[in-house]
Amino acid sequence: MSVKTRSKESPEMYLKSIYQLGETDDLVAISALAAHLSISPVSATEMIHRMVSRKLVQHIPYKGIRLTEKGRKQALAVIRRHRLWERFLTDRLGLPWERVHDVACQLEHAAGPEVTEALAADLGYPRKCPHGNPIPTAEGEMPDPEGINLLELTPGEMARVEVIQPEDTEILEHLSSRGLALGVELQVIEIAPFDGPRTLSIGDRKVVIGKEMASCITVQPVSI
Amino acid sequence: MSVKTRSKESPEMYLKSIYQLGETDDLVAISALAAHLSISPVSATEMIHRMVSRKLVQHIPYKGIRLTEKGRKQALAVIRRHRLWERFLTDRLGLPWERVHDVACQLEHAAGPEVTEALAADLGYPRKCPHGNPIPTAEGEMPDPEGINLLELTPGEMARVEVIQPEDTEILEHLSSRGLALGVELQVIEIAPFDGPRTLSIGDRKVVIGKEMASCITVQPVSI
DNA sequence: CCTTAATTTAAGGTTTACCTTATAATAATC
DNA sequence: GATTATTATAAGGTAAACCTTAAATTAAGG
Ligand SMILES: [Mn+2]
Ligand SMILES: [Mn+2]
Ligand SMILES: [Mn+2]
Ligand SMILES: [Mn+2]
Repeated sequence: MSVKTRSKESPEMYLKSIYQLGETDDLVAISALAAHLSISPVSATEMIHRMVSRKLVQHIPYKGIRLTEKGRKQALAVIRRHRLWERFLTDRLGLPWERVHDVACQLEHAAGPEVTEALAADLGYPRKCPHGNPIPTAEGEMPDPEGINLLELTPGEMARVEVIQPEDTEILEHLSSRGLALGVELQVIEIAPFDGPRTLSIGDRKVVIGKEMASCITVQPVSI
Repeated sequence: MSVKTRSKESPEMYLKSIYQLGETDDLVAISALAAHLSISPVSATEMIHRMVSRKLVQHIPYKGIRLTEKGRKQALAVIRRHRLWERFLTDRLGLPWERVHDVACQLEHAAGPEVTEALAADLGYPRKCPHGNPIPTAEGEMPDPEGINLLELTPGEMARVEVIQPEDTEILEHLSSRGLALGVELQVIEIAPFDGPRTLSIGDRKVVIGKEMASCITVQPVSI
């Protein structure tokens, strides 16, 4: 048998976080990483040292960290597994898209390339996760995301929902309960003064969502 | 996010081992458990203490251990998940039955009841794993295994393969390469003197397998 | 009943991944 | 250039799972 549990889970979660934070800024502050992972900066620094010695990240003291090519490849592999499992959970098992993230966050650490690619094949090589995020290719390429933030729309404009971002069950269920989901077409009816809550028209329904919630949604404008 | 990795993996592997060893003997010796898990008896004892405090096992010093009702339920849940994931890997992803065990041994620790039951439903509530072992029910019942060991057959008898037991890739690939698989019909042609190797007829092929390998196979006799 | 073998406990170690509370070093700003 | 805020390191701790070696305890057989 053999138990010998030295789980790859934590380092893989660090890789994912660093990748995601690195999409906006080239160098990621360890404090930002620590906040993102809800751990203390000291603990994060400790782990970064371990990951530096494994050549997964590069650390420029007082500046920040950045994934090495090896780290980037591994991060993308984890993200690929995560999003493929999400698709599996929604497409094959019929679980709600608002709730698959946490399970996928466990499964993503459990299977190697053989299983991952068999899964991808079975799912028909999907290109996006159930929240609209692109699935990295087996070769380690991350497709460019498309669309603009809902906040950028002006009253009267119509758009289709492309991505619903922070994959937090609470937020997703809130949005889902208001009729927001991938592919839904909406129109901005009104923006309250001082960049306030948006009133949207979805189907025959009018919903009001705050600025915070609106910023979670990426859309593709459509002509009227 | 939150990493906070306190994986349930090790305790769950202990539960599975204790359950399996407990099928033959009521009380399981910690030394037997340690050997089964390839860990030292001292480490096993330590873990048993933790599991006793969690009311998963009962320990009768110098006699052995036994699962509590709570422990038995959890063990069966893990075994159910394991065997369902095995079915998924073979039936849905087309992976060879000789090689799905190790992956399932990772996946079994990753998903809760919601996913497990959705998976069971998707697979059509299978009753056996790809190696012929019964899948415990969601209610925590273990179906009785059927069949007799291949060693008990006498020359001339015909039988159908029902279970192939120690789920070790090496062994399974060895047997598979010799044409042995679930559902295969065979006839015992000859047993070498002193309870030696068996010569079997499988289809139009004659194969010789040692006593050790033969003992891995459970069969259902069929009339000629 | 006594010796032997199995079992348990004690003691001390390791690694990973977390924690807190300092203190030191550097970067950025006034 | 001195002050302030951020970042890093040092020091000491915890908990889970593993390890080894050695001593104590108990069960079982002769
Ligand atoms: Mn994860
Ligand atoms: Mn997603
Ligand atoms: Mn396992
Ligand atoms: Mn099996």
